[in-house]
Amino acid sequence: MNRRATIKDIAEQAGVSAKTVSRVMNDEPYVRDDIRERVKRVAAALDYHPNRNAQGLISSRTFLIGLTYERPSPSYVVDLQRGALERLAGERYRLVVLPFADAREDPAGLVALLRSAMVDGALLAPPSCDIPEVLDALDNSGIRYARITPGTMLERGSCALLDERAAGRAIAEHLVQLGHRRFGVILGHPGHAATSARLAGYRDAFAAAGIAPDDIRIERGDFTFHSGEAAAHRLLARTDRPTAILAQNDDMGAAALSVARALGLAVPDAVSIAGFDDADIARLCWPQLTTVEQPVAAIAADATDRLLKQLEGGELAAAITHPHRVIVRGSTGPAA
Amino acid sequence: MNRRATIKDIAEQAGVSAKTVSRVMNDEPYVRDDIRERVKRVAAALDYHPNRNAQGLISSRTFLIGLTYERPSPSYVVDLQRGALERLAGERYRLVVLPFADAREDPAGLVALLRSAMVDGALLAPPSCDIPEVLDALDNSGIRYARITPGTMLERGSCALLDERAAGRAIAEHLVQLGHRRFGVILGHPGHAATSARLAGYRDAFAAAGIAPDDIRIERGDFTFHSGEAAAHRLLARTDRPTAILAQNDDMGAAALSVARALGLAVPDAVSIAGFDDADIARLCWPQLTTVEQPVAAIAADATDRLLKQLEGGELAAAITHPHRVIVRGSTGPAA
DNA sequence: GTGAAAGCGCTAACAC
DNA sequence: GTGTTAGCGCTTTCAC
Repeated sequence: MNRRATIKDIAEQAGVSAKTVSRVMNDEPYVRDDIRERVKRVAAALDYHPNRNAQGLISSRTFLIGLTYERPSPSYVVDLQRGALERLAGERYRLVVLPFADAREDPAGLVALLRSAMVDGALLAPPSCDIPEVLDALDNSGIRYARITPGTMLERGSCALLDERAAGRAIAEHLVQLGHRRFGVILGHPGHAATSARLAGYRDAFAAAGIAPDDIRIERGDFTFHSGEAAAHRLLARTDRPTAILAQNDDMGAAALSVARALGLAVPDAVSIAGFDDADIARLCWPQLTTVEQPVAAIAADATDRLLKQLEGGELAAAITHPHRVIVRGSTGPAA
Repeated sequence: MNRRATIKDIAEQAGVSAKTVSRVMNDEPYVRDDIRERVKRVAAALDYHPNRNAQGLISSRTFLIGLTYERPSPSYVVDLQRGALERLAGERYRLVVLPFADAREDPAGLVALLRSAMVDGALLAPPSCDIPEVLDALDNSGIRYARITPGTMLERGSCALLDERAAGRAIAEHLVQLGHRRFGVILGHPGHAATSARLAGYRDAFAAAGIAPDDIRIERGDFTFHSGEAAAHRLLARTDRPTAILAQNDDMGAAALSVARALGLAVPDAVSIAGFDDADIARLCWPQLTTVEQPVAAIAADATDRLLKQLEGGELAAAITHPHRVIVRGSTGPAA
């Protein structure tokens, strides 16, 4: 096992000074092209990788970015990571994963986790991106952060946004246009800002269509399949059951699908069901789930980009609202 | 936000040398108790935290562990991460995620990624854990590693094992016992050792039951839902179609389920379908999928434990073979 | 027991 | 354009 090459090794072999090697490695100007080439060749031959401890010691940085989230669905987590890693490719920052059980209950614990992980910056997914104590502590500790689809305090930090309310309105309008007038809603986890925003969007669509509040049954869920099953049971086991169900994510939508099947209700003939997120499961269940696509990986990449800009000393860029898209599949159809 | 205190600050305030502070911080002997106390008090007052970059620069360690894998299903990735993080809780090591596109095609690229990330150790999931060039390069570079369910070269490195062949045999035996005699097999990605091991297990069961090779149709897949759909079509669209299908993971099993439904074949009355892995989707599809459970998180935790032991200078422990378990659900039934 | 000096690998500041 | 010097925060070596 041979020790890693250092700039000194390269300098010797290339017949230049260490500083020149450093210049080449950091793409700084003021190096002759032929020397630049030679140094690069030697570095490649020696399989040189810069020592981030040494770089960090000078700049007092760790080149570590932490991604925090609370056990949401696997495909959401993987999309988040994929987007962040895409943006990080070729950068010297590495992604540390830091799932956390319940940031709302223990905001200090989350910040302590980030501090002990010694990250330069954090990517905050919902719901921790909406917890003021977390943002306050981060501001104080000098850990930069970018917020992924926050629902509140949009002026704080740098945010990659989604118009959850408009997305909720869009999917509800799809069902209204199919002639539905009696709705069931399965809410997401109450701690997530998206839960109330999506509901507000549904209500926008209902109000515009003149649908009475009495014709809207709202059941609580928490984004899990299991909670969706229970909620769907409460909605579908009644005689005046809704003709359409709006579930706030696809896991719960798929759960509603399976409850309908168990109750002998044909989908979409007897009841239409729509989800949210366009997770893998939306395409894997049957009938496939009508849903709203959120470009999660692109959003994570955008947030990562914002974080990098801050870490490199740039200004906070104005937030971007990423587009959503209703995807109509087999689980929704005309009202009976 | 004022800069972090260093041992020099503490040394000055405590009226000792930097080295003495260092001794106290590392619980080294040869420091008078009263000085030790004084230094500790000053350190606490200054909210001192050692600079990991400086420590790492000397010890050439980073306290970073890299987890490598190739875009398998999200639930597998999340289980891997969960297991690794469970073992890492309370340790000073952090988990860096390093997905890699195709380690078999570019083994050097994977090792370069690990080196540039400066991890102390790597957790290698399939298929990279079975690529000799990767292991060779890691051995040379001084990056420790633990292998997650390898299928070959089991004597190399430290391994968390699974008996894929026995698991394959077990699920196939379940179908044989239900009276099935004509089988379809949907293989996983050809680059994964599990693909051939599971197939060998199926064949063990078939041979023991005296089933002729002509009654076994084998189709290639690559672990994706899409590949499973295509393979299931080829199996089920023929007149002498199998009465049972063995898919090498649950995504492809779910795909076979949806193809059967599209073709008007009742499951399990017309055709039985079994998956592999017990991923989330096995419980979310309908009928729920009979499958083989692999304790992925526990395996990842075991591999992490092995890696930590190596990093702390311990010996390689003997490999453990983790148990599998056939889970019978609604997708398999007696042969017609 | 304790401290001074050297150096880990790299880069900022400055000289040439 | 290029090299020299100094130093980031810490630990190792060795003198006292």
